[in-house]
Amino acid sequence: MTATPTTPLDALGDYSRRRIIELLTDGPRTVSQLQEAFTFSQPALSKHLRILRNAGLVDYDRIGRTHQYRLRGDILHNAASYLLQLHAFWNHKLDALGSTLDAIAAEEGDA
Amino acid sequence: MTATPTTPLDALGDYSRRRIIELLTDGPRTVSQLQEAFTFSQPALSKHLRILRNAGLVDYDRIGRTHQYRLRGDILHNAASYLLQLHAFWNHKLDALGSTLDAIAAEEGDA
DNA sequence: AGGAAATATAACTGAATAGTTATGCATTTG
DNA sequence: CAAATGCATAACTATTCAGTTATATTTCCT
Repeated sequence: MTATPTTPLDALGDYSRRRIIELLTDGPRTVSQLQEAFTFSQPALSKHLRILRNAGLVDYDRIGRTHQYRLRGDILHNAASYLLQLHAFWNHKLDALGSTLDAIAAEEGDA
Repeated sequence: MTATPTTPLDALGDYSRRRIIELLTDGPRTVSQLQEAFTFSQPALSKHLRILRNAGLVDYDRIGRTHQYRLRGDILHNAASYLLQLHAFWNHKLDALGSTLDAIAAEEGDA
């Protein structure tokens, strides 16, 4: 229980899965269509797709006997936003550091 | 050999390493300081730091006998940008799809 | 100089995981 | 309806990897 769920960034920590996501940015694709881009087996692809599904990054529509996968843009955006926030926060602290150093320099100039 | 090098997103695919990055957004920290936030051993932390270094996400300055780690904001930003680009590209294709559907609807309206 | 502190590396272990082949299950088609 | 197609799951294997303990290295302190 409470096994930490697969997060988008966990899922994106694999090159093959990032490639799948890249392919899906070009629009929905069936499993067979995705398969053409890879050398590994179809079950291997299905496993990657399941992981991406569990992370919320993709979803699919059944169309006849095919499964057409599509990107969940909101979830991808969330992952990007998380990293951007980290960067922004870091940047902000850098600014603060700069101000502090400036203040120190000013004080030293005073003295 | 050409063993695929560790990319930032590979390195970020681990919760503990994301936590390390989060801590470093607050400013540089020595290994001992980082250690306080974790329950695992010091060598485990050193291994995570090495992976983050190999990915280019962090670097450190030797200060006496301590190593003060700091975030490499540009690399973190690169990772974020990659995901943002994926999202943007997907979004663009969605727009195109929307236009196509609009065009089809317009044609059907004509007929 | 000798001991303690801070960190890295080495060697090992267990668990997670990416791959495999075999099989099951719908759905379409002849 | 029988065969074939598209995909998922099961069961297994090999490798990766995150953790461990033990040790080495450098620097600081007395």
